[in-house]
Amino acid sequence: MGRLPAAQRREQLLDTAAKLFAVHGYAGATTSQIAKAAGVTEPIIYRHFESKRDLFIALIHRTSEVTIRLWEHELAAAIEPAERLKRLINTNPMVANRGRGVYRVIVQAMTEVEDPKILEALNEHVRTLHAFLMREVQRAQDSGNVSKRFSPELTGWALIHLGLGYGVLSAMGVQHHGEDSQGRHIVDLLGELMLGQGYKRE
Amino acid sequence: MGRLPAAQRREQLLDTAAKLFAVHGYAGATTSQIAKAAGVTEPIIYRHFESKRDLFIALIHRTSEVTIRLWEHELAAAIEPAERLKRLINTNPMVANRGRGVYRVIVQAMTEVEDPKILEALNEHVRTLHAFLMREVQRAQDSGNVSKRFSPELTGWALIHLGLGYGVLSAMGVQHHGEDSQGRHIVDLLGELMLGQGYKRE
DNA sequence: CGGCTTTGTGAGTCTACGCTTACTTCTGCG
DNA sequence: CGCAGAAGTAAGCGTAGACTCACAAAGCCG
Repeated sequence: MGRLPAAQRREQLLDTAAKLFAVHGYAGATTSQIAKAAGVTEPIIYRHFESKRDLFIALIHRTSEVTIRLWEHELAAAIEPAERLKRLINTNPMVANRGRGVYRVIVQAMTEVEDPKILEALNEHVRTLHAFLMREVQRAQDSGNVSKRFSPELTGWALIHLGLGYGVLSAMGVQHHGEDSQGRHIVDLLGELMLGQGYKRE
Repeated sequence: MGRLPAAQRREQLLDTAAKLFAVHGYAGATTSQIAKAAGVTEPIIYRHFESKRDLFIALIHRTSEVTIRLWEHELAAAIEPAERLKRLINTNPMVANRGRGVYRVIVQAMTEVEDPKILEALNEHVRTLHAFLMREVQRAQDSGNVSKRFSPELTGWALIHLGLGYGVLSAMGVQHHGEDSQGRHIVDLLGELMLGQGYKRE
C-alpha cells in the first residue's frame, strides 16, 4: 500500500483499527500494531488522529452510523409493519452474522468504562439505537399487528439487552449459546413472542 | 491492617481486587493499585498468586460460586414452583441491585477476550449458570405453571442474554435503561411473559 | 531465650507502549 | 520546471506496568 490521500488513509486506518480492537480490545490493541497492520508507521496515525483514544471514538461513531444504516436498509424494502418487525428481529446486527464482526468493536468497548469520553460516545450510541428500535416497535403496534401489552420504550430495551447479551457471549466464543438441541434459535423465541405462533425465521 | 495469616490475606486480596477490577477493568487495574488498596506491597500479591492473570481467574471462580450460591439461597425458601420462578426472575444477580456489584467483575471480564485462560474460566461460568437456569425452568414447566412453548434450554439462554445485556448497560452507566416512563421495568416484562398477567414485582 | 518459618518490605529490572522530533520523498499546480 | 505542501519515515523519549531480589521483622514452639 503506497502513498494515499489523507481521507482514504484515514478510512483505511479506521478499518484496520476496527479489526484489531475487535480482537484485542481497546487496551490490548497497540498503536504500533495498528500502524504495522495498515502498512504504515506510527506518526501517520497521529497525523490523522489526536490520540489513540480519539481514533477509537471516531471508530465508535462510524460503527454506530454504519450499523443503523445497515439495519434501516434491511427494513427499507418492507412496508407492511409485521414484515418490518420480522426483519427487525432477523437482521439485528448484534445477532446476525452479517454486521456482527463490525459490531464487535462496540461490544468490546462497552466495558472499557474508565474513560469518560469513550463512555459518552457509547452512551450516545445506545440512545440512538434505542430511539430507532422504539420508533419501529411503535409503528408495528400502531398497525395493530403486534401486542400493545408493553410500551415501545420497554420493548426497545428488551431488544437491546437481548442483543447485547447475545453479542457478548458470541465475542467470548461460547459454543451453541442461544439455541437448543432441536435447533430452535433465540431469534425464533423473540419472533414468536412478538408476532405470535405464525413466526418463521428466514 | 497488620500481618495476616496466608489464607486471610488471600481472601482480602481477592476482595480488594474485585472492587478495582469492577471499576477499571482487567487491563485498567494495576498490581500496584491493588497492593496499595490492600495496604500491602506488590510482592505480597505474587506470594499468593502466580501472576495478575492468575489472581483474576481465581476471582472469576470465586465470583461464579458466590453468585450461584446467592441465587440458590433466595430460591431455597420457596417450594411452590411459580414462586420459585418469580424469585429467579426477581433476584437475578446481573440485574438486581444486590449482587450486581459483585457480578460486575464478570461482566467486565466478558470482553477481555484476548487471554485464552481467562476465556476458559468465563466459559465455564456461563455453562454453569446456564445449567442452573435450565434446571429451574424445567422444574417450573414440569409443575405446569409455566408455558412449555419454549425449551428450558432456550429459555435459559434468553435469561442469560437479557441479564448480561442489562449488566453491560448498567456497567456503562446508561441512565434509565430497562424501564419506561410509566416506571415499568424489564423484570416485569419478563415476569409477565413467563408467568402471565398476574405477575407483580416485589 | 534461640532458632526456624512465615509475612512483609524497599528498591529495583525489564519491557512495551503512547507519543514526538527531525528529517526525507512524493506530487500536483502555477 | 520548480517548489509548496502533503505524506511518509527512523529513531528515540518518558513513563508506567508486571514482576523480582535481597533483606527485615513477626510469630511460634521446644
